[in-house]
Amino acid sequence: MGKSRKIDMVILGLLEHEDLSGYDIKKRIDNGISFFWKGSFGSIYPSLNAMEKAGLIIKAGDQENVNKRAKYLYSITERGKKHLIAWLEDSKATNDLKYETLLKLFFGGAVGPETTIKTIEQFEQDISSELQILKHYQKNLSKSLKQSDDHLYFYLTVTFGVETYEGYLRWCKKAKQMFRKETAPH
Amino acid sequence: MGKSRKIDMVILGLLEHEDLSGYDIKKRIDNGISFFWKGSFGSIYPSLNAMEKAGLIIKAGDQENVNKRAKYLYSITERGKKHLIAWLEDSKATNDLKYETLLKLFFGGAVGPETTIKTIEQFEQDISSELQILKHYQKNLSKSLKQSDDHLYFYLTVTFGVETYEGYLRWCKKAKQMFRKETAPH
DNA sequence: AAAGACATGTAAAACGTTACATGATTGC
DNA sequence: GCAATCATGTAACGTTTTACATGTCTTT
Repeated sequence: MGKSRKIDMVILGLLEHEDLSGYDIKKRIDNGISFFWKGSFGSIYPSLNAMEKAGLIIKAGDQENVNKRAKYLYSITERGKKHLIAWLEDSKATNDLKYETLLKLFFGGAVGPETTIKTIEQFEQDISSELQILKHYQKNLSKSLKQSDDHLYFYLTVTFGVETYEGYLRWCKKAKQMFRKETAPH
Repeated sequence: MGKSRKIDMVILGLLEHEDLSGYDIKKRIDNGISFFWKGSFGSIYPSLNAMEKAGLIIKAGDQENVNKRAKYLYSITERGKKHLIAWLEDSKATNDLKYETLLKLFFGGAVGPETTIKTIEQFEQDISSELQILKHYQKNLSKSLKQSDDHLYFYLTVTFGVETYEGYLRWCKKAKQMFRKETAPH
């Protein structure tokens, strides 16, 4: 089946639901899946062009760029669907995590508990605000589970995020406590 | 302070504890922190050369490469320590996550629950076996917490992994149940 | 004798981000 | 009129992985 760049799969997955422009795709990524996957214009537009050449997607006929600014809506082709499905059917997946926070924690001995606590608190704040957004999505999706079968997939993805983030926050509290115990006069 | 490639920080962090060769560093990464950070020889050796030129590290005097295969042990310099500490003192951290598993779940609607369950089960297996290793480290570290202040940093890092992974496994069970309910005859 | 771990390093390719370049439309 | 958003795209840069290249030492 050849190589499958991951950004290609993200785009094919989104186009499998609806026709979108590059700009639309960026928004879908930012709003829907950014907590576990990111994408920039600099990767989206080249991917769109490459996949069009490869026949995985085509420009949808309905362009409203008459006398207006250019906007190219893309549709997934049959070939694109096959490509997407072949990737989905392979259960192997690489999950690539790079936690700079954990790196700073792991090497925190060089600067001591106070500094490390600050790093943890920064992490805590970032996660807290993202968690609120995720919970909001989760609530809406749980209401509409019966409307469409697809919603269950989205709901479980968001739920993964919510539960992971809640676990992070529990860990933050515990970690801070352990550092404070160490710092406290014995 | 210039740019700070992350692999440089990993290496400096490790060298702050002990002198190591490139090969040693690879092993330390693989054994100790691979669950949240990875590194290949192709990035380690060039980083080592660049940091030596920049005066952040130096080849340790004690090389046993007389009539033996070459092995270069590196030491961190004062300048390297300052560089490491400056990075540690900045509480901002970027955590870059790419879960291909979640991507396959999110777009699972295109192939249905059976296929998606397989992806989840694969994830479950991968996580289970990594969790066992992490728990083993955690147990050893918890025993030696009083021996060295550094052990608390390592212990909390591993604990982060253990708790996150346990959360993943709880989520896997729940997700499979929800898919099976959907698939079951109503 | 062979396999596997030890040991360093380079080259090519892949991938992605950031910044730049350009311009129209919409809402205040 | 101005700011924000819509909209596409390229170029430079940086990072990292993968594969290649080479050879030794240790254990079975």
